Amino acid sequence: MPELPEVETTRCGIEPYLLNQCIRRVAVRQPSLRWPVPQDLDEVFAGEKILKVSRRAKYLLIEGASHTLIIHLGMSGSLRIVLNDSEPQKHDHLDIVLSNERILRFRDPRRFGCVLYSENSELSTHVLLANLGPEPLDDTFSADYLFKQTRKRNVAIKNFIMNGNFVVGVGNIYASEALHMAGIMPGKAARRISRDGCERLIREIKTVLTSAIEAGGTTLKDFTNEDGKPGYFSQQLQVYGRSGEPCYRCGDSVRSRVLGQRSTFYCSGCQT
DNA sequence: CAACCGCCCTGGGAGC
DNA sequence: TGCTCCCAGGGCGGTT
Repeated sequence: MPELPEVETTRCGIEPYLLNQCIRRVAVRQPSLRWPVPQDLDEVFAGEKILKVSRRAKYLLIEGASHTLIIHLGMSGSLRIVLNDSEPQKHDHLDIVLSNERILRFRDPRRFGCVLYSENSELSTHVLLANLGPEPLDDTFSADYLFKQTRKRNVAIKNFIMNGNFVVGVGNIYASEALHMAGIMPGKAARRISRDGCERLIREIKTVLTSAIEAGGTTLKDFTNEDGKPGYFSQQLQVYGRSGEPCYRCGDSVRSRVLGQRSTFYCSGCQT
């Protein structure tokens, strides 16, 4: 499932094929995604030149002169660059046909993703983007910020760091991983995290995301593979999905519980 | 306002 | 082997 590192890696992978290309047309085969694909997508984007490929949270932003495409990969989405005569497969829902004989192809079996757009002038106030918290790798996402924001919050710290209003891009996998590395129990009330705990958690969130992005840069380099899987890199996961197996650090059995309707993994030997 | 829960969807693994 | 069942996930929107 694409988390922030995969989205960032995707952005880097597709950017060279998109920049300064014109969009010839947009072909929608399956408009029923997380939200309906706008019917006028082709009308709006045909002829638009791509000036920038950026990311905000887990949204990919493909920016033209007047409009910006907003793409979210959901949990099973992927983007790849294919030659313009390649046949779409079952879950290839949308094509952005480029002027360089290539297609940016959106695939998403579970259709939790979305493809929307905004006028450039309204992008920052778009309903999906307006209320997002800081990027996790920004300096504004600091121990100071986390400490202040959590003081009156009774919610479990894991749920807190997964709440996009406070910080974006920390998904279920990396939330468990970062909390394990920081030695903090996922169910601990956010307000109970010490100043020192905030320091550690901030550091580990940044570390786990950064190293995953770096890993993605080396293992997820082929975005022009037509039939292969998107090839999301396998993580060196410490606790996620390892229920019952020994903790690499202390040897205790990794445990799991449901928190905020999400499976959560932790080690009670090294997390308090 | 904070917290919580339902919902959208389908591939794939588990269980029978 | 083949069927059915149920889980996984992000994030919005409604309810408590």
